[in-house]
Order: sequence, then C-alpha cells, then structure tokens
Amino acid sequence: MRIGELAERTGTPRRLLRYYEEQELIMPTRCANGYRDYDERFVDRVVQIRGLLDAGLPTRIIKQILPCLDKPRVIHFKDATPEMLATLEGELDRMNHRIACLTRNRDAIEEYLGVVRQDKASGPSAQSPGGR
Amino acid sequence: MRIGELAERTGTPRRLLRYYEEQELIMPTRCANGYRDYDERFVDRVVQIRGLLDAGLPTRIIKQILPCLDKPRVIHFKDATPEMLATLEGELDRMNHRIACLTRNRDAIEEYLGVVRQDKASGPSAQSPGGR
DNA sequence: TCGAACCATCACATAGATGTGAGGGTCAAA
DNA sequence: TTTGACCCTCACATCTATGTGATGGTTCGA
Repeated sequence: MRIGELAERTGTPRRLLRYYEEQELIMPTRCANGYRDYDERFVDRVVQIRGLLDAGLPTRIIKQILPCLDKPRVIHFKDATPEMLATLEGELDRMNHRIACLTRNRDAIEEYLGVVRQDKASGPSAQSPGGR
Repeated sequence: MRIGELAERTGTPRRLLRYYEEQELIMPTRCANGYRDYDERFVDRVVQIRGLLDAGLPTRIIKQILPCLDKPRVIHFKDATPEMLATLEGELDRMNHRIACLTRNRDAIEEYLGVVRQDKASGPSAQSPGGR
C-alpha cells in the first residue's frame, strides 16, 4: 500500500510517516517509481509508534523497543548487545514509573469526577464533604 | 523553602520550577526581598508535575488536573464548569489509552528480556523459539 | 493529451520543554 | 567591607515532534 492509504488507515499525516522513516522506526520498500510501499504489518506498527510517542517515549527509544514486539522474534536475538539490554531494562523501569503515575492520577480524576457528578445531581449548592 | 532547596529535593532544575510557575502549575509566595517561598507541599506537587510531563501530558492539561488531587477537595467544587468536566473526561480517556499502551509494551519488553536472558544463560548460540 | 490525484524531496516554521548565560540584587560569614 | 552563595529577570539557544508549502515527477481516466 502507498503512503496515502497508510496515512488514512492509521490517522497519521504523511509528513509523520516520512518522519518516522527518517528516524528509522519504519522502513518501507520502494516501488520502481520511487513510491514508498508499505505492507500490511505497518498499520499496527504505526499505531504502536503513535501510542508510544503519545505516552512520552522519544523515537530514539521507540526504535529500540520495536524489535522486541516482533513475533516470532527468533531472528532478533543476535542484535541483543549488553548495552541494548541495559537500555531496555532502564526503559522498562521508566515505563513502570509512568504507568504508576498515570494510574494514580487517573484514579484521582475518576474519583473527583465521581464526587462532582454526584454533587451536581443531588443539588448544585450542596457541598457534601463525602464523609471521610 | 527557597528555590534552591526545592530544586534539590525534587531533582528539578531551577529553570523548570520557574517555568512551571509561569505556566501556573505552582504559585509560590514571595518573601519581602522577592525570593520565591515554597511551602512543604510543593515538593510532592513538583514530583507529580514531572511525572505527568514525563508521561506525555502538556502543562496546559496538568494545570487542570492538579486541582483534582487536592485533598480535602471540598473547596474546589465551584470551579468545576461543564467544559472543564468535559476536558477531564476526555483526558481520563487519553490516560487510559496511554496506560493500556504502556502496559502492553512493557509486558512485551519484559517477556523479551526474559527470553533473551534465558537464552544467554543456556548457551549464547542457541535460539530456542520458546515453545508456543 | 490533459488534468486530477497521487507521489517525491526539500526547506522553513512552530510549539513545548529545557539548557545556558548575562546582568544584577541580597545576605551572611570572614 | 568584601566575598561567595544564593536569588532575581530577561533573552536567546536547542531538541523533538509536528505543520505547511514549494517544486516537480507518475499514473490514470476523460
């Protein structure tokens, strides 16, 4: 598939698809005329990339993470240098922190919304402390 | 406490503490001489802010989230305009997506590291598919 | 064969978070 | 009183992910 279709199917501007390629996150083949040629698997890959970017990971790190997601992954073992493994460990750690932080705050927001909604429902002027 | 101490206790450059203030995420009082004066609660707050920034939220959103975290929160109810609630709902959603994405990828990395480590241990040249 | 709808590269612009440094005030201890 | 370690406010630089547009090639159907 060409860049336009991939862009549409992933909701990603073409500009960014080219950017991700420049950052070596995706490596489409080229048709005879020079057009980029993406195979089906790139749809998920791009969605993955966007999710990680949105979650605060830089392309540099995403590039290291992506190979871990390939299944079957048998082929990729030789690439695993000790430094890369260390990077991954570190990144795993940071991801856990992020998850913890997001979860904590999500729960807080959820609780807040719950209380506020209930408050609105039972009377706009009442400010029940919710009994602590 | 002054900015230097807060910087040290939160591991945050002074520059950024001033930046967060400019973005109205934190509003320290001022001493007579113009120095910023942070009270104890700012330590947690700054850590919170940094966590959220690291997780990909922009200051604009963090600013809206922070009031939800204050406990007791009784005072803050009147601020809750319908638009703000809608924003929070939306942000809650995005946070859930982020959490899901991070969790998925974290698990994949974890599994990858597990397999690779086992592989290293049992013999560097073996490439067991891991049995599905 | 022409035009619309693709594609390509290149370059410059923006926005947000952060680094860095200049120029200058405050204050306490030597 | 001077010095060192703080603090202040600019202001400009940098990096990353993005937006936007110029310029031009390819393909295909009218």
